[in-house]
Amino acid sequence: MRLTTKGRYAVTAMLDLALHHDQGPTRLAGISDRQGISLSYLEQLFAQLRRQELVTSVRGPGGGYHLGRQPDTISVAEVIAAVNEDTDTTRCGGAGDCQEGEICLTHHLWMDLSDQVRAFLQSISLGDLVERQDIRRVSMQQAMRNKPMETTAEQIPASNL
Amino acid sequence: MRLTTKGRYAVTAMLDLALHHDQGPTRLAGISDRQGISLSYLEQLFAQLRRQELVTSVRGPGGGYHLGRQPDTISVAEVIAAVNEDTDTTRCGGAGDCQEGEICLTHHLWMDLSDQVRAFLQSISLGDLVERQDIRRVSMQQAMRNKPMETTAEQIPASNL
DNA sequence: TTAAACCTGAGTAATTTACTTGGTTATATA
DNA sequence: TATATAACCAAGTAAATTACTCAGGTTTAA
Repeated sequence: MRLTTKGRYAVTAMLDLALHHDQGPTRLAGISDRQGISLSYLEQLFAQLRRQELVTSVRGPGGGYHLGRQPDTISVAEVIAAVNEDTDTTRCGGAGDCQEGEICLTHHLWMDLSDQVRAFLQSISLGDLVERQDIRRVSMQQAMRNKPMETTAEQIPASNL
Repeated sequence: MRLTTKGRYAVTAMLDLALHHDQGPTRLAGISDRQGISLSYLEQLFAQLRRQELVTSVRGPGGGYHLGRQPDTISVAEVIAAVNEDTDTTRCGGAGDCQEGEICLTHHLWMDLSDQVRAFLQSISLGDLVERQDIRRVSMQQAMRNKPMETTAEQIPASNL
């Protein structure tokens, strides 16, 4: 479990999706505007998220992304794992550097520590984050910054955003 | 709180130090041999650890490094923080990208999450790790791999574990 | 006095991150 | 059917980070 800004980008984007979960598909362009992440970078991240079935996509006009499951069943750990794809920088990936029977202080210790961090992050869902007051407040301010009126996918088409 | 292999190197090295805590100063060359980390890289890591007073050094022949404090008062979080030196890759370090009053969903969320991870890692000390059976066993095997006889600074030389 | 250790700084290859450019494919609406 | 819109895809790239190497120091104890 690596914790870097890449994972933060993914969690932020997924949180944006969760905040608009009851509305229609969410466009990457919208996430890009609201969260300040480049569109093409988002596309790359969402390719990975889609592979892990954390999101589903709708192509064409009015399309975008949906969460693959309910917000409270998607953990922060899953999202981070989806984009980090464990490059396993251990120097003993099974039977590497260490002599004799795969002995390696480093490996076991770190796997164990990061497993515990993972367990912790697994206990936090996107649903939990959406409930938080501070996040709701920031999300509302973000909505204000754009056009005061928002549109959904179903019936209102005149989206001149 | 970033979790990468760099931090793992630092924790591993500090753990090696903790395992030899009752013996004399521990040489970096010894850590390099046992843990498979390049000597010069260790020197760089230890320069940072020393700056944070997590270790003290003894120069000259027979010299090496000591833990700066007792093993059970040094947390894993401290060690990682010492070498990662928070490069703050946030795009709104105070009042950056976000419009109006420093609003930023990303920043607050991530700081909060990583604070909780930090709190978790802060609850684990080097002393805790040293107590673990699996780590003691690996450490003993590492000692076997080198010369069967080790020497310490003070008096007890014949500790072939 | 000399060797063992720490210390410093510069350089560097490999990797990752964060992004750009330039497309294609699918689909809703006019 | 044309067109706009959005997801999808691939390749390249600049900047940063990681994990080193190298080449010299300085300090201190045997």
